Amino acid sequence: MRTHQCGELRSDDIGQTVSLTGWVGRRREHGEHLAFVDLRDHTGITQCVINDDVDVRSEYVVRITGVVRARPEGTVNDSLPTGQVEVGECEVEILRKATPPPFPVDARADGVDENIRLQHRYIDLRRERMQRNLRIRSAVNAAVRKAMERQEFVEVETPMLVPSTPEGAREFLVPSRKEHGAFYALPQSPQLFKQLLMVGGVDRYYQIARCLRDEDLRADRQYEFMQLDMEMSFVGQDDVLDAVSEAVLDAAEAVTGERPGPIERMTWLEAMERFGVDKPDLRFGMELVELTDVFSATEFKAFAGAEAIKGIKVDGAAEEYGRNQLDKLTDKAKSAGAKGLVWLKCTDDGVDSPVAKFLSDDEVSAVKAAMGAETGDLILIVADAWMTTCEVLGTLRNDLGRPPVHQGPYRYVWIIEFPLFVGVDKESGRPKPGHHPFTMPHPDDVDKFDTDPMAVRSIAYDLVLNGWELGSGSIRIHEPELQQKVFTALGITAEEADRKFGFFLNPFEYGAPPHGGFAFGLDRLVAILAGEDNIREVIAFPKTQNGTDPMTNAPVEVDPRQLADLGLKVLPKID
RNA sequence: GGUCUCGUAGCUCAGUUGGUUAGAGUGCCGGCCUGUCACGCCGGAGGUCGCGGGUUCGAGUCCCGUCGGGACCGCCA
Repeated sequence: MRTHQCGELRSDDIGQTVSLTGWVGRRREHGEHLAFVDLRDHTGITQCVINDDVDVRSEYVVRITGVVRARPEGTVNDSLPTGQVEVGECEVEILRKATPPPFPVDARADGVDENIRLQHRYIDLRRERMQRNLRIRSAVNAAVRKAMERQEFVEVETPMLVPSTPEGAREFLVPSRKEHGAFYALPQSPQLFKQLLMVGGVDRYYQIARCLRDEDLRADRQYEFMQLDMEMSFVGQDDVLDAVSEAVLDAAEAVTGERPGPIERMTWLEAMERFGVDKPDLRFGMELVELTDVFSATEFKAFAGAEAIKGIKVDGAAEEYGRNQLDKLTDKAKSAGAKGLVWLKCTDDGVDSPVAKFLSDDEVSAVKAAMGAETGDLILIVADAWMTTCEVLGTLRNDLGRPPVHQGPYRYVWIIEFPLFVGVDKESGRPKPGHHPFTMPHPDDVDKFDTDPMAVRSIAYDLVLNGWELGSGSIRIHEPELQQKVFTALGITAEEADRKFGFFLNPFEYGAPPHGGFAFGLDRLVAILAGEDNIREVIAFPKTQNGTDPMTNAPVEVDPRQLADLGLKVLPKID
């Protein structure tokens, strides 16, 4: 139907008779016998000059045949790639009339209520931004797939109808028609199957896998999302990190044209100490500064005896933060778990602070020296349990200094050596697994299982980009003795382990190779590479924060006969 | 489950201390226009002020509830 696309024609094409297809954008009429029509497709816009009295309107789908010619002197449009030329002597074929769109099909729609864009997503997708995002996504998928194939990974598809598993995210359930009361679950990840593929001798598995989790939605979370899921046999941590790095760096290069340098590594402990989070945003400073020793002999009760005292410095912010804002910061710190927040405004001869009178001159000057503070800087200090101190300041640091996620430069970092156990389950009093219960403990820490379990590190790792967690993985336990040790530390009896995880672990008896893997979220990577701070912008048909689709109206009630078939009865909502 | 925030014309918004017939831009429809490109000029249509209740002589405006969108906390092994 067409000889060229709408973004293609250049001066070199002058004289050619061409056919273009697309949607009618803006039109500028000058009486009955001259009209300019901007014809648009996913490649761009070409101006067509129409001399007949043809009724073409916004978003009509048309085929225009005409002759490419140079624009008359003084009418060249430098803001269009095709602006040197136009198509004249046009014959217009209307392929489909259209009603006017509810919002403009151009950059002005960026400001339109997202709900309305989603209601008419098929129109929204015609826009340059959306077309670009879809194509970036496709390029990332292609690059990732190519990188995995090159590294001899085998793409294996795993089932979408799987058994419900006891741990982890809330699952979507699918009722069985054959056995009323029995349900499939939709996979929150292919975790179970990919490890069994290793037992099955596949050696290196990957899949661009759809994962489903029935948890509340966010800017970076949808019910359904895509992961590059992979697993490899007979490897250690470095092999996994290298293989994933290849895929991620290839994807970044495919989109930006520039290959990022090798991805740096940081231990979980260092990330917490310096940035107060396990997904540090390395694009800005404001690092946490250790102050515990400075106050080792302090008279100030709020500091005395605290496990950890740390501070962050906000450059030159002393003036701009009034009492009101400082109170808000304090509230923020408290809601993040701190007992309080101490602020110091640096002056020429000391500090201005409600607690200044409790601090000795030596302490004040030691703090300023440790923080590298100058007059006009604002210092925020938290004294609490080590984890709390780190986390609270990490939250404040992100609140005060973090740029939008897509703002360059890209800072990839591997966070390694996560703790094997994190915190304590409120109900059972048992330690909770940091990653999952099949994660390999760090070999140097195995003797700490009995003495100090919370200090045991694991061979688990996260990939972080600009403060967003892209994904995580681990080397898995493949020996039953070690697995038993972990279960014991988690307070899981042999009987309970068999009941909960038997279907998963029993196959290991038939010969599980040492193996490990990783999974990272493609939506998040694509969003950041596309310069978006919301993954809905890189998903063709996303859901709202409430999990609904304004276009299809899903979820919807179903016919009672369907429910009867499935042996289901809907109960009234309880408030 | 919680905190915050938004909801007025197709779209983006303004709307005074609670006071006459709720406005603008843009889009849409009609007319004029032979070199525009955010074309221009003239005219017109277009409103359940999200919904329900309350206070009041009088509510877009104040109060309560509710629905919908968004950000975040909880949650996401």
